[in-house]
Amino acid sequence: MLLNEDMTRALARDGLTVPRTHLLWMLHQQGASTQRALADALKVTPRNITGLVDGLTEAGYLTREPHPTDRRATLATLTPAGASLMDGIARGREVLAARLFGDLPADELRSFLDRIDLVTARLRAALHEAGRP
Amino acid sequence: MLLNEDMTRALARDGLTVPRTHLLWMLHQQGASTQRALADALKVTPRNITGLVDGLTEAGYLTREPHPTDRRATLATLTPAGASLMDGIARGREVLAARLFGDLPADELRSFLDRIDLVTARLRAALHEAGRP
DNA sequence: TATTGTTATACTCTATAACTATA
DNA sequence: TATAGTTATAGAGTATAACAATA
Repeated sequence: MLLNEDMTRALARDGLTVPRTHLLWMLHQQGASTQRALADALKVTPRNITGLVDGLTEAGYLTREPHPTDRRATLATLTPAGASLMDGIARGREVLAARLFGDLPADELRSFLDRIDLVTARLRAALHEAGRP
Repeated sequence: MLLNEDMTRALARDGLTVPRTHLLWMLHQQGASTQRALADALKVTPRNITGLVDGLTEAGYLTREPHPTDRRATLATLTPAGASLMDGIARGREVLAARLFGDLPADELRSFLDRIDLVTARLRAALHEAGRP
C-alpha cells in the first residue's frame, strides 16, 4: 500500500499510470507483443489494451508495428524513450532491494524468503479451496 | 496482488467494490462517521465519498443520519446488513491468518514480524528521502 | 469458423471547481 | 469567513457486445 501510493505519485510525474506502466513493463520483459498477448498477460479485455496502447502511443513510449506474418495483429513495440524509462525502473528496483535487504546475511535472507514462499503457497491453496467449495 | 484479485472477485458477489468495502470497513472500525472524516481516512476527496456513500446506500449497507449537533454534516451509519457483512469479513481475516501463521512457534512468528517491520521502516525512510532530494 | 483489434456504450473511481446551507 | 456536502464536468480504467478484416 505504501509502495503503491508512492509509485502512483512518481509515475504521474512522467505522465504515466499504474496500468500503463504495467503494460510497458511487460514489453520490457517479453519484447514486442501483440495486443492479444498483452490482454492475457495483464488479465484484462482486449478492448482495454486498445485504450492503454492509445495513451502510451500518444505519450511517445511505444508504437504499433505491423505483425510480420499475421496481418490482423499489431506488435506493441517500445520506443527508445519507453525502453530507457523501463531500464531506469529496473535499476531503481535493484537499488531499493539492496537497500532493504542488502545487509542481511545470505542464510537469513534465505530463511526469510522461504517463509514468505510457504505463506504464499498456503494462501494460494486457501484461495483455491474457497474457489470450489 | 494474489489477495487483491481474489478479494475483488469475492466482493463482486455482494455487489461491492474495493473502495466501497474500504469505506464500510472504516465505519466498522470507527463507528458512524461524517463524510469529511471518511474522506480524510480514505485519503480521497469529499466529492468521492458522496459517490461511494450513494452506492452503498442504494445497496442497503449504510444510511445517512443527521449529525446531532452540526446540521451541515451527515453521519454515515452501517445498517444491520452492513454490520453483519463486516463482521463476516473480520472473522474471515482471523481464520485466514490462523491458517497462514497459526502453526508457527511464537518466537519464530515474532522474528518474522520483526524482520518485516524493519524492512517496512527502511522502505518508509527511502520513500521519505526520495520525496525531498 | 475462429481470431485480432476496433467502435459503441456503460459503470466505477478519481479529481477540480463552483455552489448551498450551515457554523 | 470557514466548513460540510452537493452538483457539474472531466479523465482513466474496466467490461460486454457488435463489427470488420484476416486467418
